[in-house]
Amino acid sequence: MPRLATEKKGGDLRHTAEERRAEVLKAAVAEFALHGLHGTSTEMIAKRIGISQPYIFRLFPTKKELFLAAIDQCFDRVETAFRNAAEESATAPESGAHVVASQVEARLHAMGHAYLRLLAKRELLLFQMQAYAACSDDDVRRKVRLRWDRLMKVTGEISGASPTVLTAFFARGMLMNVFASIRLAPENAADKWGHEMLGFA
Amino acid sequence: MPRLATEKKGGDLRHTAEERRAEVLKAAVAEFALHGLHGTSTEMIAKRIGISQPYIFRLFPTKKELFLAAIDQCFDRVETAFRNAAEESATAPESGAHVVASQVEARLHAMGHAYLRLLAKRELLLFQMQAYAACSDDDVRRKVRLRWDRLMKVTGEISGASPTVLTAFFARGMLMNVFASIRLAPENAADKWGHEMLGFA
DNA sequence: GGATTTAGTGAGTAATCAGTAATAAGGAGG
DNA sequence: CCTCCTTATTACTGATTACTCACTAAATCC
Repeated sequence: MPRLATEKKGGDLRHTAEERRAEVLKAAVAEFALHGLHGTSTEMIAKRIGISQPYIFRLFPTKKELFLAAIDQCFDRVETAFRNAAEESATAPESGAHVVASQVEARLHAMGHAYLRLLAKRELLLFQMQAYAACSDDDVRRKVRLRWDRLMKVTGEISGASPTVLTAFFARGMLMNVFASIRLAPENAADKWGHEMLGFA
Repeated sequence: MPRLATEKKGGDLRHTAEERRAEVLKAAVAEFALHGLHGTSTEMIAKRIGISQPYIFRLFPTKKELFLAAIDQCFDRVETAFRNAAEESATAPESGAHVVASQVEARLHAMGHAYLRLLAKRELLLFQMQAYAACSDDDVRRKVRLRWDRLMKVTGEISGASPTVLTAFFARGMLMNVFASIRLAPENAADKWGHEMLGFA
């Protein structure tokens, strides 16, 4: 009978189901980000973390459920980044000699740069695009809409920005998503985030 | 002179290969828009126009080539709409002696509304998202980047808008794409297109 | 009217897919 | 040692996939 690699005592540890779940989720985000819901096979995800493909179905009931969980994780990360940025911006007054016109600007500015930092790893951003693309599926669309509404609401609350400014903020973010997808240099839109976008507020 | 078939049954007409190609391309855009490159089977496309699935491969060498052709068609339509809008805006002069700035505004305004009209049929827009999502494929990414660069260049030329305004213009467009994907009411961003977006130009 | 080209199909293939069933094996506690 | 639960695998399946091949029928040419 096939003997397992018991010789590898070093890296052949057993994990708890929760640990594995997290591992699978992380791998799923990475693979889905590249190839989308339909372009990613469960085997690709399994291979990425070195487990057997059927074991995924013990941790997640279906591939779609895994995708939905990945959506939640993705939005969670953005939300957390925004909250942290807003907090940091509150504790660290800008080095500006001029009087801060409004804390709103500072917070949005910090959040914009936080988003940029998140996007440095393109994975999160690419997954976002895949989530939007998969929205012809009703379950996916419901989930994405829910999280998008929540993100806009939360961002508005913690930044205090007006709907107009907020819309421009997210619009810029979406453009950056597209630019990153096609690997267009972000200089075209990114590094002027604060100035151009808030210049008309 | 082409003789009619003695047994004319229903719509059993033969088309030229070029006609069929156009038909397939149109059906492909519609199906790809909904389910993406990997989520769309060639059978779905074939069924939509009532031809056999293998015949698609006589008209297009591979599914991916068909997808690439669809990308070209999609960008062509946007480009044409922008050009027409700019021309219409030019033929409706406010007055002979007016400042250039207002002409830029009028053109961009017209182009924004032209984009809105294009987007009324969600298909084109959804396909755009699918194209971005499929950009982990190098051939797809190359094609999308090429067409995107060209669209920005052309739009800049025919509108005369500054890079800053142009960036905001496209950013708004991308946000609308996302909103349409998740079926968020466009009131949040669309109907104020001209006012908010050009208000700071 | 016969020959040639062109439009189009039905049948099939090898590969891959998501998901299931049975079972092995690690580890904790007795 | 043995028992029991959880972690994990191998082996498998029915469905679907992109794409091919052999072939028929319609239009065009001479």
